[in-house]
This record gives sequence, structure tokens and C-alpha cells, in this order.
Amino acid sequence: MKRKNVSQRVIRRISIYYEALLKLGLPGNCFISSQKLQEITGVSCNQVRQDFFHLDIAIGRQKKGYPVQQLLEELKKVLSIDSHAAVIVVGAGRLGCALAEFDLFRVRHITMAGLFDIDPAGVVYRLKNAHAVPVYHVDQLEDFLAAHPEVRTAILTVPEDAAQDMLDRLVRGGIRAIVNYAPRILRVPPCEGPVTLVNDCIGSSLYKVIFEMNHGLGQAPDSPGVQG
Amino acid sequence: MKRKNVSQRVIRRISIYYEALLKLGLPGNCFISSQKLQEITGVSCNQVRQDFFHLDIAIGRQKKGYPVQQLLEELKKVLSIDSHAAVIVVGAGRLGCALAEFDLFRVRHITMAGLFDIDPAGVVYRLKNAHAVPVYHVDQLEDFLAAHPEVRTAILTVPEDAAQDMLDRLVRGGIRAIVNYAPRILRVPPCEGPVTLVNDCIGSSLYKVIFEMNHGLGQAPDSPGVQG
DNA sequence: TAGATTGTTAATCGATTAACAATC
DNA sequence: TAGATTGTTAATCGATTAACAATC
Repeated sequence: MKRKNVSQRVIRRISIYYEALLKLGLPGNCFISSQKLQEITGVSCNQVRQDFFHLDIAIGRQKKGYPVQQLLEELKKVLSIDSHAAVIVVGAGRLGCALAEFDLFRVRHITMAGLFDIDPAGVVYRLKNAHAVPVYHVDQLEDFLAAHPEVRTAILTVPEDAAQDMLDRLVRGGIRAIVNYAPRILRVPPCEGPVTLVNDCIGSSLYKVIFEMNHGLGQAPDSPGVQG
Repeated sequence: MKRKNVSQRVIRRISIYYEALLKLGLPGNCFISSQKLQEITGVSCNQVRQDFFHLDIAIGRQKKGYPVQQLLEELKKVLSIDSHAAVIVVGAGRLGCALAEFDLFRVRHITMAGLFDIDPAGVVYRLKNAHAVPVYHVDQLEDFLAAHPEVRTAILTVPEDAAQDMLDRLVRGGIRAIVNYAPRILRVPPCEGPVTLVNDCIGSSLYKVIFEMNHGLGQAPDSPGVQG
């Protein structure tokens, strides 16, 4: 096993390859070349091969490319989502509900284990399929986490005033990886072991497109655009 | 004017500084040091000063730091959102409505010019403030774009089956910067001038936190986490 | 003054690109 | 076979880090 020094940059590209392959929806028994991956992701074919080389993904066949099914499996291994990850969403507003029902999660082997809100009864009106995701009151959060030690990942979509309190509760309850959507600068509370907190923001890609448009940096016609 | 070679990397960090400053909500007449920017963004103070140096933002004062108000103005200039950018959202589902009403856009001088859907009457139930954003039927899209030549940016949140068609219509109507949320590989249609298409995906940060958690790469307690 | 913080240069580090032999 | 595509190495390029004189 090489698999060391996997930088954030590499992880990002691996996610991109994985996403693009899922979006293409090719039959698992066909092959895809690094050149074709360049066409759908915008990452150069040299970069693609370099990444696979460094990650020990040596499954390509000359003249054909990489077997799609096997490639997906390898990418999942690198992303460490080969053993079903389980996630909860805390805060069931429009964004929280959209995330909780986001269809691609299923296909990515990420299980949506629960959706928490202060008004569980009201949430059902924002859900498309009321039975797809279990909905709980936030008061049940601690009990839930104690009963589900496999759930260590959370998406935080509560109003910004509630975000720091909820982060503290999540970490105290054992959550160790959080994506935060509240526009606040939060602090990771002291706890056992490392905690990963990533602050995301809906619409942050807008900066990028506006900048690129104003600097004439668009893509060529027929291109699939850039990721993220 | 230096201001050349502004890489995607730099733009990303500039957005991060800008977002963090907005989130902090400091009074405009106070100062912030590169060290403090490191604490709230995770970007090293050396990197911060290097970025400002390359972008000709030489407004710091020894022993005090950078004046917040002026720094925000400079960052806006770099991001080219100093002259009110105008955006439309096409597809008023949960995500589309959340984006259209996303409060920070206002503070960022990004104007939400319209929200388009095939069922404008139904949309109001997903809006919090029914009068904050004008809602139109998608049939009015072409007329709207012709009447509003200042609107050249769109966020695409329609169902995936409709995404390519809608992208074609947007580009034909004069839109030149698009953030796409549909999980499809789209093609930029031929047109006058460059088009910027960025494919975003709600929840893509999940890959990052899951990876980092599984590799023990969390942040120290009391840290504000990483961005994006 | 002494300490803190900038602007700026130089050194290091890592990431991307280019090239090509191997081979299916 | 000839052409295409990989795996891998080496060369280039750019980005980050470190250091420090200037100075408020």
C-alpha cells in the first residue's frame, strides 16, 4: 500500500472523477480512458493518470482505458465511503430537507440516518417522500447518537443563532465530522479525538462564475464546464 | 495596476477572507491583522499578506493591521462585485428558493433579479417573504433577459431532465455565467463570447469531512474549521 | 523606547505537465 | 501490424513558507 500523502487537492479531484462517472451512468462493464475523463471533468488526462498512479489504482488496460465498475470501487475506497457512511441532518428548513432527500447520496452509499428539527410535525410539508428519512425532534438528538454509535457525521443547517449551541451538542454527542451551512464563525469545543469542521455556503460558486465572466475566462462551447 | 495572474486559488481565498469578514461583522472603522485573519479563516498570515501584496492591496498599517471597511472594498473590487452584480435563479424548488432568498447575497451586493419556475403560483408557498424576489413563469425568461441586459448570471436549479434545455435557453438569451446544480454533465451551446459554467453540488463537502474524519485529520479544539 | 505588524524578497516545497517506453 | 493508451519518470512550473528590514 502506497496511499500516503493524499492531499486535499487530490481528494477533490477524486470526488470529481467519482461524481462525473456517476452522472455519466455508464454500464459497469465498459471502459473509460483518461482522455474521456478529461472531456467530462476538465482535469487533464495526464493529471488523471498521475492521480491514479499515486493512489495505486493500476487497473487500466492499454488501448481501452479503465473498467468503470472497478474504477468506481477504487475511488470509493480512496474516499472511504466503501463501507456505508451514515449522516444526520440537523435543521430541517428548505436546505436541510433538500440535503436529507438528495438522491445522489443513496447512490454514493451515504446513508441518511435522520433529520432533526424543533418542529418535526411541520417538517413533513417540506419533504417529498415523508417516509424516506426518519424525522426526530432535536430533543432526541443525544439519545439517538447514544443509540447509533455508527453515526459520526452531521450536516448543520440550523438558523445561525442556534449553530454554535448545536455544534457543541453534536460534538458532545460523539459527532466527529460536520459540514456547517450557518454563516457564523464557529468554534470546535474541546473533546476526545480530532473533529473535522467544514464551513460550506450555498451559492459560494457565484463568486467564481462572476469573477470568471468579468475576466473573460469562460469555457469553450461544447465543454462540460468546471466542477465546484 | 499589477492585478494579473489571479489564479482560481487566489480567488477562492479572497472569497474566504471576504466571507469571514462579513460573518465577523466588525465595525468598519476597526482594524484586523493578518494573524487574526489566519485565526478565523485558517489561511496562514504569510499567505494572507502575500495575497494582498500580489493584488496590490497595500493598505495595512504597522502594529494595527488592515482597516476593515477599506479591506472589504478592496476585496469586492478583486471579486468584481463592487458594481452590483445581478443574478436570476431558474427552478424554484427548495434549493432554488433557499438560494433566491439567501440573505447574504444582499450584503454582498449581489442582486436577486428574479426567480423562474413552471408554476409561479405554487412557488409562493416555499418563499418566506413573498415580495422580496420577483417570481416569473419560465415562459417569460426570454422577454425578461431581453429587457434586462444587465443580468448575465444565472443559477440553475431545475430538475436534471430539464437542465440541458434550460442551459441552452439561458445562453441563447444572453446569460454568460451559470452555476448548475443539476447532477448532469451539460454542454455549453455555441454562442457569441465566452461562457462560464460551474457545476456545483449540494453536499459535496461531505466527501471532504468523511475523508478527513477517517484519516484522523481533524482540527484542533477552538478552531473555526476550514472553508468550503 | 520596545514590540508588533506590515510589505517584500528569497528559499522551499509540492503539484502539474510533458514525454515516452511498454504493450494490448 | 499499427495505433492507442497506460504506467512511470523527469522537467517545469507555480504556490506556499520563511525570513526580515522597515516602521508605526
